[in-house]
Amino acid sequence: MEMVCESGTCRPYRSAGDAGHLPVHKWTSADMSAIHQSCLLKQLDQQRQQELFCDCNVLVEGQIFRAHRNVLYGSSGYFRMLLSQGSKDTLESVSASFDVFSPDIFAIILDFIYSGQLELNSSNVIEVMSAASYLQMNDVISYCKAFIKSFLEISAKEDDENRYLCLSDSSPLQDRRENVIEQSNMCDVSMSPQTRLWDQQEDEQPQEEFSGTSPQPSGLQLNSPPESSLEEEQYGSGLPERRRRGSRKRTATSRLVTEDTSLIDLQGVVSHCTQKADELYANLPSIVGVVGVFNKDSTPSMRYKCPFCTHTVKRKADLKRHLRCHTGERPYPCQACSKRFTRLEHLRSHFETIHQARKLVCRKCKRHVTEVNGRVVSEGTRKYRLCDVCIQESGYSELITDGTDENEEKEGLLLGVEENMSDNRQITWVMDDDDLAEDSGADLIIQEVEDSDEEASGK
DNA sequence: CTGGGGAGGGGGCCC
DNA sequence: TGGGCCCCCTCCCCA
Repeated sequence: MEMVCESGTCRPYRSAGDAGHLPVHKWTSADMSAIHQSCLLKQLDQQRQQELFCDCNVLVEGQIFRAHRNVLYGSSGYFRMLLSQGSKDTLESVSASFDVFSPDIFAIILDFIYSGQLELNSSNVIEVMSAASYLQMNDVISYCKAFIKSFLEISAKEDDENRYLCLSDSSPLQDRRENVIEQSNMCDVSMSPQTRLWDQQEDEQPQEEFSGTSPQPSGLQLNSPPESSLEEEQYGSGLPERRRRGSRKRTATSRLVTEDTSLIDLQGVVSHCTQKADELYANLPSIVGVVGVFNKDSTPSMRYKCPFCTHTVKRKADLKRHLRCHTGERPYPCQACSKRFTRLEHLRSHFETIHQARKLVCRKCKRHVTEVNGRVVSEGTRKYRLCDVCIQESGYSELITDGTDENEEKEGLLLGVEENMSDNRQITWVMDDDDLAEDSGADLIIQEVEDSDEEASGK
């Protein structure tokens, strides 16, 4: 007996009792359920395209989309709220209008609602996620995030940080980097409402059951995100942003200093991450703002919403700065200790505190000192001040630095290199020779290096 | 175990 | 728009 979907769009399959020549497969109720859902969705999509039984008009920047209110209700928290607050009369047509995303983006969302196929690529993922956030479609948000994460490979930073930075000889680092490039080249994602069901089936049943002519529902072609990342990415997870940072990053930093072999490869990954972040910045949609805040004079205040979290900022530049905490981008490395920072001011503060001993405070007795009675003590790349009394008491005299160690005498202490991907130049921060002398007045000098050839030698 | 200080990270906002 | 400053928060270390 051959069973054929009535819509004619599904692949034929055979029942368990069919004694035909094709391999016999056992069909479970879950299989049937998935097939039925798939067929039903296709039917609804056909009805939408033929504008049959459409009872909802969605106006997006002047363009009208016809849809079924029950489908929208079941797919979007926004429509759920809208339709439940609206008329209970099922005969009355319902309209909704949007100006916060483009018709193209809503078409992608609507196609997903009716087909389970999400047409994501690197240039639309931010806008799709922003729209999905507006429409409260958490599944779409999650998979957009998964797409972005695979694009940036920031999961490597968050999930595998410890293992990753502790790599010694037989590390899978190379594999990891290849995986980063492979995943970031992936541009199209399809996902299905049955994805979770399918995953569950795979867990519960042997793979052989779905081989051969099995009518597999269109599953997720992108690797499903790690459970931990999905868990972490849930909106309103209750875990504060600051809480989620913290010890792991700090630990990674300390290891960064000690694991030189890992450091080189890490820089490659970070460089790749920076490049991908730049691509995302370049593709930031023109409309990412939400009007939800009002000034004192009751005029609406436009703010930019982060597509990764609920944070909003007034300026696009602030959003770009904020996005670094999601992308893991750290474009400001300290060449003295290889620690990387998200902002130049943090790098400067770190350098002055750790490597220059700019603070006029005795580290031991905490008393304020002057340039005269406070001497700079050097321990490795770290410098701090001690008063004359503490120096005599502690016997630190052999550690006192005259501010002219080897690195500084040569060609200035290189503070960091940032690759400028847009114009293929490097921006290099160097410390002048005199800069390490206390309060010389000179500060960070910014040099622009034309070619990236310097980079290899620098690293 | 607890409190204080150092260091780092992020937001708001001014220039 | 970027740089920079100020402020606050969190984490870690140490006494």
